Amino acid sequence: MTTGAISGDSRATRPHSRKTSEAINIMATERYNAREAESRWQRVWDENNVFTTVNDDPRPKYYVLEMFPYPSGRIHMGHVRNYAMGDVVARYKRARGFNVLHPMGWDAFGMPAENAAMQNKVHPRDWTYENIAAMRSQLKIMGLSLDWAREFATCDVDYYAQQQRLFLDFLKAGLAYRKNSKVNWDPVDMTVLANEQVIDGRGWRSGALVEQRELTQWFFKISDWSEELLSALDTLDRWPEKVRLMQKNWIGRSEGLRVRFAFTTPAPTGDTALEIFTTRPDTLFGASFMGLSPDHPISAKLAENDPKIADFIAECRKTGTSAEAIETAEKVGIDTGLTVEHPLDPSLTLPVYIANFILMDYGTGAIFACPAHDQRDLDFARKYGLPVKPVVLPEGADPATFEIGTEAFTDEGKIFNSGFMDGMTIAEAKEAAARTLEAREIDGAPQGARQVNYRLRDWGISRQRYWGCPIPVIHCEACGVVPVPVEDLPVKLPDDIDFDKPGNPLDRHPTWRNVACPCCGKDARRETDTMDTFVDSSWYFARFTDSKAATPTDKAVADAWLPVDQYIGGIEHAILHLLYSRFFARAMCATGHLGVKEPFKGLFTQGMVTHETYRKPDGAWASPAEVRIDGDGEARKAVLIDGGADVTIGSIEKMSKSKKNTVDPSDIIETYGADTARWFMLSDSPPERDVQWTEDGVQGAWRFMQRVWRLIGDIAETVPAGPRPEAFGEAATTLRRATHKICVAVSGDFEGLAFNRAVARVYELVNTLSKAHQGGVSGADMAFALREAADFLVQLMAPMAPHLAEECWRALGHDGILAMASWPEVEQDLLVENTITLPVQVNGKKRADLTIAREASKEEVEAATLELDAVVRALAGKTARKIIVVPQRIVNVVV
RNA sequence: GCGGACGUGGUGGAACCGGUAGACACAAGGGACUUAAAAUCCCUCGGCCAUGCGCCGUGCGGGUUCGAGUCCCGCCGUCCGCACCA
Repeated sequence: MTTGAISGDSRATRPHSRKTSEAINIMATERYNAREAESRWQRVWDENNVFTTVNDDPRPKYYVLEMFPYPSGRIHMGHVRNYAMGDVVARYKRARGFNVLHPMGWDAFGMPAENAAMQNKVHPRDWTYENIAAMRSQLKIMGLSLDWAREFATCDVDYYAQQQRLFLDFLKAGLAYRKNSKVNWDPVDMTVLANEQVIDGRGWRSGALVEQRELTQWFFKISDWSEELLSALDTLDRWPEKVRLMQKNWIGRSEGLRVRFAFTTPAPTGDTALEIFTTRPDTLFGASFMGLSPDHPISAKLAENDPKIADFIAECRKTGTSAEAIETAEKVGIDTGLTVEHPLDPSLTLPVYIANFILMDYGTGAIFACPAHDQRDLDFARKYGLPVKPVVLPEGADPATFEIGTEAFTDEGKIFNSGFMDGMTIAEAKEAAARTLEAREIDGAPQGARQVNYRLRDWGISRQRYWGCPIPVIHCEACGVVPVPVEDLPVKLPDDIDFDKPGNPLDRHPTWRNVACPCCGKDARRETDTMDTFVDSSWYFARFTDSKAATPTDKAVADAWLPVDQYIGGIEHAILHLLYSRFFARAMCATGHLGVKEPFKGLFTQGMVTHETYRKPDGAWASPAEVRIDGDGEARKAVLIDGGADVTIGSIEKMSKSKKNTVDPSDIIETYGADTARWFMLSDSPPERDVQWTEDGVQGAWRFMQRVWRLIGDIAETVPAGPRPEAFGEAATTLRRATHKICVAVSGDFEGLAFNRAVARVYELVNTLSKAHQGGVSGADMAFALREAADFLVQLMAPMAPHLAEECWRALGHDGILAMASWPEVEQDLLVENTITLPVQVNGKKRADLTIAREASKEEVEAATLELDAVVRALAGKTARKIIVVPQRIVNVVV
């Protein structure tokens, strides 16, 4: 889950604006000292083990998890936002009586550690654990309600040892296997590159031309669950529709037909028929030629004796794999001289081409081409002068004159020019073609067979790198691939490695790879590939349920906790991480480690944190910490604090190191406190959308913290605490109604993760409460109502601003720890009022308000409506044609 | 190219099932307090006509409905995902 690693390097440069430094001065003289209070409460929580979760607690469970971070060394604002959200859920659910599991760990394997090793001569392990220590302390000052006792890093031997066990079980179950696969190979760094590390055909680091190489690699058989992973998406109703759709497209199910075309010339491989896959058997009569992938076995065989074909195939391999290259690549091919017979019209013979646009790893690597109804085939046919015969007629077109120009016709229509299928719809023709070909045989096998194809391919997990989980197998010349016996686990990474030379340090280690074969005892060698880091993050959520278990999971414990009730993280993991985790849960079920197939019941993807960008006169990026903003509106401009040079204010972008538009959470927390940072990250913007970090916004949040502190202090001082009075006057009841209603609203907002709305409701409560308090305390009933509102306010804020809330809770005279208190109880009676105010419309335009008894009948409402001055005026003597009364909502008078 | 989401004041955004558009906040303007500034408190804040019983207004154009930001059709724009998947 290694993305967005931003390690702010502006630690020492403060303050970030003039306004901020003034704020510090004020804070020192005001009463609420966030820094002091926050560390004090964090200590109290710690000493009382408030957030330590016990597995056999009898209360109902709630598992809330945020995607664990890559230990880049510094937390960034994205983390603050992500973890603030998760913490609200955790604290809210805890108050609601759940046994909450809220753990944290580290996605600690991966390339940056190796890069650091190469650049700075530090050991990847030391670099990683130092980063973890730094980030842990940063997270701790955020005051997150985490159970740190369950913490682990994926690079802990204890964790990856269990992962190796899982691998061995997968291997035994046939879920892990080896096959040849093409990789992007960087010949200078001697390493395999991911697609996104190949830029314009060159390695991102070395700049060397990337080669396609065939390597034997390890795969997980995710394709076993293609259908299951697809259909189970329907059960994930607490996932964003968008993510489900992205996964659906990624799995890419398509229904079609395998059809065998008999060769009329001898094939070099000895095959009697060419097998293709098609989703459009209805267009078979429009077939014009056959296409083979350059990687098709027949292509390869032909190339052995035909240099032209060999050249063509080599040329195809050179074209890049980037999206750009594919889009602009022209469709080219070469005639093989082979021909096949049309399966439905024996009089027709079709030429076989090798074409650059046909993929070997989809379907059979061969197609029949119907240029009239497929754009790619049409482009190819026009280039090579091949026939274009339309067989689907658009509605209303004349079969005699209908022709295809430069655009293939791919919409609905009626089949024609197609013998027995003429007049059918596309669906009918597909069915007819399938039936006919299923019934025919070539060489004792059916000529056609229905088949479901998936785009999803098996998951290649081999990485030729050091800093990852070693794949626990041994290669023996006599015995082949031998799994490491479980009792020999873990296969530990060697510590004595060097990064002076390119390539995988494991591969050139003098002794590590030498081992005796567990079967025959002869000299053998270890597998030197390590696992993709996505493997590490595919089951960490299960490990958290018992992070010390001697097996990958304690199945009973894992089954009791899983699925994760609420998972929160970035949309960038919508496909791979989440799909791999879903696969892993199923694979772990199949191997007896788990009984829960879907790991994440609720998923929430939060938006990014953005910031303005700044450019210095020389075009270089400037960080917010280096810039001072002067003026407002049109006159708003930025200058460099150091030297006063003008700075260009640029667009608002995702915070990133490269554009230097980052704000370091530690700086913010040091200046304003964790509560302010958390509060700001939760307010205003809906959590799924991007939020813009602004100085004004933080200061608004900070002022609000102060305002609450003052208000609570005033109330604690001036409003006497007392027992609940027998009766409440009107003013007290009004305040209480508002208080309890807001409590209901905020609870609902938390349930729906609508933190921005919860914040707005809290503002409302503060406004209401301070107005009521300014009105003076007129009696015991009002005193009670004010105290009650103050208590509610503090409790409603607590999940978002927990330290301030504890401090206020104490100020209000409560002894216990608020983080352990239960959620305020709503009095249902206060939620319903005796009179309601209905908006009154005349012809759909609002003209008046009608205040009337809640139980008033439709007739009473109608009568009262017609008596309203505004309605009488609007009617101007006419009679109402119709009165629509929507109970409890609105009245509309139609004239 | 295919698929999807979104479009509301100066700004971030509210508006639950079709029922008072602009909650709440930020920015701005005015006032109080102050020697002064900051902080704090109060007021104004979609547009227009000018003072009311007003008109217009949720990207644009149509439609359904007593009633549309919300539903339907067609455009325009922005963002995201996939991308030669036969």
